Amino acid sequence: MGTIGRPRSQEAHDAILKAALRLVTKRGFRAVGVNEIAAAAGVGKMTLYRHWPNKAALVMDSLLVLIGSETAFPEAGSAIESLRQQIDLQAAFFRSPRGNLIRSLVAEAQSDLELACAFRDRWLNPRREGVREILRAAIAEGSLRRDIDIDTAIDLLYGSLYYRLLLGSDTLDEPFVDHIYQQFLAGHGVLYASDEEIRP
Amino acid sequence: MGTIGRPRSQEAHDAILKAALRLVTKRGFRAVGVNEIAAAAGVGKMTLYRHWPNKAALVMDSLLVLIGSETAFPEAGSAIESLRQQIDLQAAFFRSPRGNLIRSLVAEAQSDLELACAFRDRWLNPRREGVREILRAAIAEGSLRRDIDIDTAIDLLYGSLYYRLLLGSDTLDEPFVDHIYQQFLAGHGVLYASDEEIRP
DNA sequence: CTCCTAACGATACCTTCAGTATCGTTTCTA
DNA sequence: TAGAAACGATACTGAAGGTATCGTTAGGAG
Repeated sequence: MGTIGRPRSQEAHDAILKAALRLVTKRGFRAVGVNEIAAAAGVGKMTLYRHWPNKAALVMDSLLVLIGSETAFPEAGSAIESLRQQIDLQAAFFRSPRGNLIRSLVAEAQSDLELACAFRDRWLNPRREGVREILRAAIAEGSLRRDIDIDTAIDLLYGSLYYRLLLGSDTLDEPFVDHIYQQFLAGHGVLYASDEEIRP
Repeated sequence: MGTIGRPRSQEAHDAILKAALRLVTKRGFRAVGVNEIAAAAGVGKMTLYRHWPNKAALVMDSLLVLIGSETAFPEAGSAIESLRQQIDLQAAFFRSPRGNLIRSLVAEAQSDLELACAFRDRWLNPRREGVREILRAAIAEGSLRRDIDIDTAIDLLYGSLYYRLLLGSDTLDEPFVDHIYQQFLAGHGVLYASDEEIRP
């Protein structure tokens, strides 16, 4: 007893995702209407709403499906070097047009609890978990102090990146990334900080 | 040659500001309608639009006029101690119901260029200027390195606070604030860091 | 091969909400 | 005291997210 009736069109599904990603990335979540997305995908509006419950879920999905792998974690000689490259990657990602998509979703999530949960569970936390592993490896290889609070450390690392993405007039350029990294090492690296006074 | 016609009602002006602040703080920018604000203020909707060009400008004004002074800079024995207290104050402000107002405005600013400029020019930058002065004083008193980039340092300090306000599942509690402060001192304080390697 | 069912595109519609237009009334100033 | 502008009230406009419904189409089950 398989499925009954006409199967859903994968072509329509993909076309909607691609149109949503392209339009929202270029012009922002609020500036793009669902009619426009459906039209750009060459699809009826009802088809869109058969595949996703609302606009926010669609755009969230377009982020995950189409560019979820763009922030893959680099392999480097050492864990601490992987961390450095990961920060660079994240900054480059925010500088790219994809940054507008993240800005849009974070903004929308402030008044959409469901989207907020989805963004945290499906985007933020998986990437934080990747960073956690890098940090654990960096601790294991002796590059970082053993007593750091990993989640708080991640907040420090990525907080300033998101701050500049959402509120900054300045750019997320290389000197800034370098400053973040050096500052992080100063506080958490074994070569820079003493073993007391960070966590009294 | 003074003004002609009936003067504007200061009572109406204040009542609208207070109603907007109260409602948006409690339920968020998007969840509160202009009609509701006007009704709560005991005022016609047109009066509201005679005093402000749009909803965003009104709410931005309510932030500045009614709670613009709540983040006043503390006086402490030393500049570095003032800095510490200022971070505490900012975190407490974000934890309070006022935090919802900031979240709403930052979110709305992502799709409203005019609001984004107003928020930067009238809220963010004045407060950053206050922090700049504290940092300069801390440098002068010998608590911080002389070669730090003050604006980048501010981004690091406040970035993680805004990150937890907008995206965090965790709270902006005292241990987190302490961590931020200690981490900042580790990177920028003269007692913690050596004089090279931060800015190669 | 044929039928049944659900998806399809199209389109009209509903609801909500920010912002506008208008009206008779009120309040201050010249 | 007369005029000009703000006032409260209310009807309206336009845009946008989401729904309802139409006839049509594709494909699996029998």
